[in-house]
Amino acid sequence: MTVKSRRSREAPPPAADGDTEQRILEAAHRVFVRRGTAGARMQEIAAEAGVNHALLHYYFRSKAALARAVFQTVARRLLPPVMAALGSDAPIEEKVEQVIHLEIDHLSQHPFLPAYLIGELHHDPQRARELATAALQADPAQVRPRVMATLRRQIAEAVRAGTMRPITPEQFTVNLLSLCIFPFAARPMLTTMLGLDQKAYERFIAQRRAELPAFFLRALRP
Amino acid sequence: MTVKSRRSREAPPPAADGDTEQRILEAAHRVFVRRGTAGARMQEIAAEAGVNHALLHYYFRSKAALARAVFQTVARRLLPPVMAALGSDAPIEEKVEQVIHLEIDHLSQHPFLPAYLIGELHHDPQRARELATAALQADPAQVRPRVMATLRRQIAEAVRAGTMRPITPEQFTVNLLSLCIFPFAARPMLTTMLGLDQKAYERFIAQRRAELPAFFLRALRP
DNA sequence: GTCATGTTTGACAATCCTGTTAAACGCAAC
DNA sequence: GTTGCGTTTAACAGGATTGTCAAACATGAC
Repeated sequence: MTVKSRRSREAPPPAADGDTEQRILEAAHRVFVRRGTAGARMQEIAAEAGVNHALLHYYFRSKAALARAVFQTVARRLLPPVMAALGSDAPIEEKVEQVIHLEIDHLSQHPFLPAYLIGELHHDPQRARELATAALQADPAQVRPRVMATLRRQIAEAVRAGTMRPITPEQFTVNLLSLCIFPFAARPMLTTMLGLDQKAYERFIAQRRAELPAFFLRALRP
Repeated sequence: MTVKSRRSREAPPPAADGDTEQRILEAAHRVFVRRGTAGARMQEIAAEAGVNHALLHYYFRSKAALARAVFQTVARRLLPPVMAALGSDAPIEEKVEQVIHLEIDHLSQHPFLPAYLIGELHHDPQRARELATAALQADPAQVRPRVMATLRRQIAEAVRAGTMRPITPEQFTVNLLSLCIFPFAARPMLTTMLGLDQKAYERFIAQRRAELPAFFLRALRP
């Protein structure tokens, strides 16, 4: 267990020999997402980063601080793109398709983040505050009203044009995100209940990506 | 800290002075759902049940065994009603409304179970097996095909009658459950992002309960 | 009353986990 | 080369956590 053997006995460092701090953060990301904050062990993170576990405390003060850093990374990766897409000025029919494709493509690359986020927020709802302030680059109370106002205006115009039924922007948003996110968050449940292996699950998601926009737009029709 | 003081210093036992084993199970239910299996502490469960923590090991062998018992209780409470409703012989238009109302009413009484389930299954996907065998009273491989076959037949008939677009029973089911369950699982996220206090959240859910059936049925129309 | 049996408890053992520290290491500046 | 400084490590301290056990306790049978 000499110093030299350290690198060789560990799995290949994820990001080559990049910054130790960055390697630790990436290892922490994997372990916290996999086990949850409560179930994660500093020792496991250290092993996965290929460093002594004292280093975790050298770069990050404590487990709680490291967990917070990971949580904010996840929040920043997950929320801003959707908020931007939802609040854009694209016509609402196009926006629906854009959000669905963006979200499903994004989650296909990070399939475990929704379940991680839901679990963390459930066990420690106070983190929702971090979520909001960190994820939206500004105040939560500034971004949200603008997005909702844009949606409300677009919906009202479509209703006046007779192409859409009235719906609050909140219900619109939650309906859209439910259909996109839930199949990832509940993946283990779905694969078991529907008897899907990994390949079948991926086909299932691909089918949703194709069908959801039309499905959703039909539901909005008058 | 005499024996006699035990009862008086604890919070009022939840189920009066029922079976100790039952009181432990109910306390464990609350603590495991609140903190997750990894975050729960046997001591906290014992305190909440008003008993010495050695009793938890007397009635249940270990923390893992107690966690399994709670998990199966939750699974049994959550899944069978939905499966029954989904697989019933009611006309599919009525079924949609029945499932939505059943699910939202049920989850309104147990709002934290979806996030608990999602978190547990995410961190330990092997539990999905327990979920299936425990929740559906029989094999998972027996109930599922029957429910899906019923739905497939009903959808095919509606398609033939020209009242519905084709959709696989799997997508049908996941769409329906996503819209019902996600708002509960992601409650802390939604309340923060949409700026809802508890009252507003309850109104939001009530509105969904009223609007979702028509929303969903419109999406199915040809 | 006392005996037997199933409960309950306090105390303890063993391990696990987080966080600290002093020393070793490596390397750049001089 | 040696000095200084940021990095890394091994070892340890302190406390939390799960699990065990022998003894005390209650309660009904006799």
